[in-house]
Amino acid sequence: MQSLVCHLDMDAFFVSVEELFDPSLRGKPVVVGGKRDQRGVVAAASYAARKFGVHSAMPLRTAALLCPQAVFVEGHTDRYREYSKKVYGVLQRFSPLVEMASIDEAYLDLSGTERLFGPPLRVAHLLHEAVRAETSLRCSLGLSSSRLVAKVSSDQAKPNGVLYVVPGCEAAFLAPLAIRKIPGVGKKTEESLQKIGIRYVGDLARLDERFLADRFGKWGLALAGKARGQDAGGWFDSPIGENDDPKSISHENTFPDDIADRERLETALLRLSEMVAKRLREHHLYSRTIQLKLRYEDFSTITRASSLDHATQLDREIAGAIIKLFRQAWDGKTPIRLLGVHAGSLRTVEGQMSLLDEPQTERLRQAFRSVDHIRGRFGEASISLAKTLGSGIREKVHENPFDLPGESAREKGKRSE
DNA sequence: TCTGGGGTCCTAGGACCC
DNA sequence: TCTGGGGTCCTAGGACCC
Repeated sequence: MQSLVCHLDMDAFFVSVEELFDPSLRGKPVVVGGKRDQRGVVAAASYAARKFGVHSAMPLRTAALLCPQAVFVEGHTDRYREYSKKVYGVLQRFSPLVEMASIDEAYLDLSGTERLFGPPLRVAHLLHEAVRAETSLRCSLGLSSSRLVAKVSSDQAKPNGVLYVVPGCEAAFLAPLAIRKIPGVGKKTEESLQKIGIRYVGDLARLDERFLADRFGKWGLALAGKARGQDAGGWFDSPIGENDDPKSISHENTFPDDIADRERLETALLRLSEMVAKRLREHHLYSRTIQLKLRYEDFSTITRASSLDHATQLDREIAGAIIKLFRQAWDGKTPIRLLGVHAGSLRTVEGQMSLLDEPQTERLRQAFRSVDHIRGRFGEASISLAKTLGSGIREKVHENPFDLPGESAREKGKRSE
């Protein structure tokens, strides 16, 4: 069956939601992200503001210089989340395989829905209309055989458009586009590609794969696939609709002014630790690696991590690790611009073994790997050798417990055979 | 122009283990 | 019997996305 992927991207999402709540903003240059003289960047700009050169990720103060008449709003994250959920609700009626890739974009697997909704362009228009009717918001849709091409085509369809790239035409569709249009190609990759004369996706597609692999490693190989419209490697390769748990949870804060006061800094770290712990508990997750982030007045940034002997979701333990890292990392003088607390190596309540077992599970795995290794080297005739080693492992169970809790003696015996 | 906050994935070296 | 090669974890940093 021909696969059909749809990528939906809301048009000027934050700005459009703001306009729903305050219609007087319509048509005006609007900047969402903060006050005009604040430290911070533009989260979203209305089309009227974009005409002045304002775009997202631009410092707010720059935006204010380019477009002094713009209305600056701080934004309402709760409202954006609410509307994001509404959109998700609409999409679920079109396919069970929906994945929100961020607050304002989603992927749908529409493969095999033709009998239900008709040909690709018809589904797309039904979807587009349903989103508009139920949220009063506009979006753009891209459809294609791969996630990558669907995403690029929704971008080409903006604003308020629909674009279907017919199977077989993926590479031809991408060829005339600037390499920067490929998701994952940012400033740095663009620069290094331009150095070797690559400007358009077509240039990239013509290059030899081995050349790209040599020059850019694993990323180069993925790049070669992308240039041809394939979901080659990395995130794009995973199936749509696998709603997995977050891999990390973090909070950070840039101060209005740089701070060199230890007490104020440590208070801020305690607050951030509490926020992280709260979110861990909400997700029923435990973290084993706690990371501190420091950004100095000159914008240079360091991170310092520490792995605990067990996973936690407690404020006290996270804060303890963070304060320790902070006291080791900070000289007590250099003013600090930003502090961050990051929790990684997450695991679920259910998946978590009792605290002390995890590393030993890994050791057990290693022990059996080495048995397999010896077998591989000396052949199955070495079974007696393996047996000797196996009993050795069982002996070690007592001094340096290799065994798993709750594992029956029978299973243990079976494992060491 | 003076650079947010929340994420993901990748790389690379050293430690450790078998 | 000796030696080595390889896997995984940890940490730090960086590119990228919205």
